[in-house]
Amino acid sequence: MCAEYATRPREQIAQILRSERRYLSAAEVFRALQRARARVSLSTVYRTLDRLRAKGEASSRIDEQGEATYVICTTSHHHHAICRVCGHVEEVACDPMERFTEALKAYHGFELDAHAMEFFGRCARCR
Amino acid sequence: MCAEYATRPREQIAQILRSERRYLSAAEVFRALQRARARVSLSTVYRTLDRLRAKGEASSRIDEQGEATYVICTTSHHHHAICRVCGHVEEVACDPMERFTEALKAYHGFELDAHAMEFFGRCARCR
DNA sequence: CATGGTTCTGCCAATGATTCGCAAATTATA
DNA sequence: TATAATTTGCGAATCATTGGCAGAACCATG
Repeated sequence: MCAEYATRPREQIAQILRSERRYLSAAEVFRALQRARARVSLSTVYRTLDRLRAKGEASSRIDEQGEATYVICTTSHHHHAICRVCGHVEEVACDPMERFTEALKAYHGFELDAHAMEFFGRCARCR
Repeated sequence: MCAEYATRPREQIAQILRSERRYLSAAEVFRALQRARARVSLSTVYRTLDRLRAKGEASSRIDEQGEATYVICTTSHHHHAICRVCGHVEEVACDPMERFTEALKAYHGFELDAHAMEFFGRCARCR
């Protein structure tokens, strides 16, 4: 029991996420599937996205409107810089943040949990 | 037209927010009102919280479950460091972030919009 | 302190994203 | 192909949030 089946819907959903390198909501993935003539139910989209996150293959965030969005990530230890213009997700290594982490601790006695941060701005292309 | 009435419900809601220095959802504010024997409807809580945000007297964020939460802020130009343990909100001035902003631009060509960041960790008291 | 126009509130129905239950379909394996 | 486990699709249920609207509260004025 508890095996793992490779199914067509799952592969189609992963495909969509891999091709778009930005945070997508379940509804957006669902629409993309329809455009691609893939018959997958919205329920399956929700379940599959959540499953990808649980396995660590995707990371999720709640956007400004409170909707859950997902993106496939490639490296393991990093944070996301999200472009406000195109939605592009830049994976930021932990290293360049250490200076800031130290400053925050010195100024405020605040110890940063470096695993839950995201940054917004404009990426190199959109500037 | 477009005047502004000082009402009991509004004052009671602001009172709650001022006494708790952490992000509260509409439902939490509503429960706090009930504990204080204040008869205010949930609709009014939603409207008032949104109104405070629009006036810049409170700032809001969407939590991990997608619920909108609100906190009163005192200074104008800052970001929030949120304690994972007690929920305490530390207001972080922009200054200590400039180093980090520069590094992000140098490494990734990413220009940070310094007005939409939040940091999580453990505050001085909870460490 | 009564009046009247404006602004707020409470109630309740509507919305929209997400989850749940369950029967039918799909997958892996023999 | 037969079987058992897993996954899917459908529709109903849930839950935070919003909208409409009639009545209540507010406050400047007479």
